[in-house]
Amino acid sequence: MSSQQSKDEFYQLHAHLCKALAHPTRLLIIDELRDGPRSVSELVEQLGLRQSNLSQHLGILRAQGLVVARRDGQAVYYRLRDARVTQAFDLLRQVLRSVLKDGERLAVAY
Amino acid sequence: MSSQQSKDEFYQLHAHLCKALAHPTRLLIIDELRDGPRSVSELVEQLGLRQSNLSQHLGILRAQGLVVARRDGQAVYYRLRDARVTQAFDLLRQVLRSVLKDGERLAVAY
DNA sequence: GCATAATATGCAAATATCCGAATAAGTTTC
DNA sequence: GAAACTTATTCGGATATTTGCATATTATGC
Repeated sequence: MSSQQSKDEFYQLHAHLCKALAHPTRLLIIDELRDGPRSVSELVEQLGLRQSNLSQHLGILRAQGLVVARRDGQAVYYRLRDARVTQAFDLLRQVLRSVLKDGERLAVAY
Repeated sequence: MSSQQSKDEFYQLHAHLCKALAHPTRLLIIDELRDGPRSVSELVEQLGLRQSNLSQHLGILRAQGLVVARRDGQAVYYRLRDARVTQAFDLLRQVLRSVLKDGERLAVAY
């Protein structure tokens, strides 16, 4: 009974999680947060992004539970919520290197 | 010199890889292929999709090197290319369960 | 309270993605 | 080689994402 309905829903959520990872800027953010929490302004400086753009990307990561925000004074510090995210990140990076090595031409577009 | 240019490019490729995973149907396909290679028509039947739609999704997975196609007679069999993809898949699934358990309300939209 | 600093959000335009329908392309059988 | 079968591609419209700008929100210091 839990079957089709909630199964599809779970794939949907899983896809949303992947979607949150599917942007170069958000991958950069995650990579930056590996070394520890960062405030928004630190990230702005280190990544060289517009504040509003960064904030929107952080919002997406937050909405999917990938990062956690903690307010400290006027700064908001973000950290990774779950180490498994970076594990998955690294696995996919390995896959990517392997695919590139095999000389398969990846479509950069689409 | 290799630095910024190719570094950004790599994040771009990584994002493309994630994007290929960021759709419920494609996650379903990957999950189905865990149990071994499947022909397109088998997948059509098992997943209940339009043939053209499935073929498009398979094309995206193929373009990113996530699956490999092998022709056998008139059928084309697809298989997963790298076990690490399913490892990453499973890690993210664990993260998702953990996030859900923590009662954070995930935005289904966006 | 008011000015300042740090983050977040709303909006609109440009771009990308998704799907079904129609059609093309490759394989087998006769 | 024509018919049947399996898979891939093209096209157009609907939907979703990304971005910068302007503006709100929240916290601090005076």
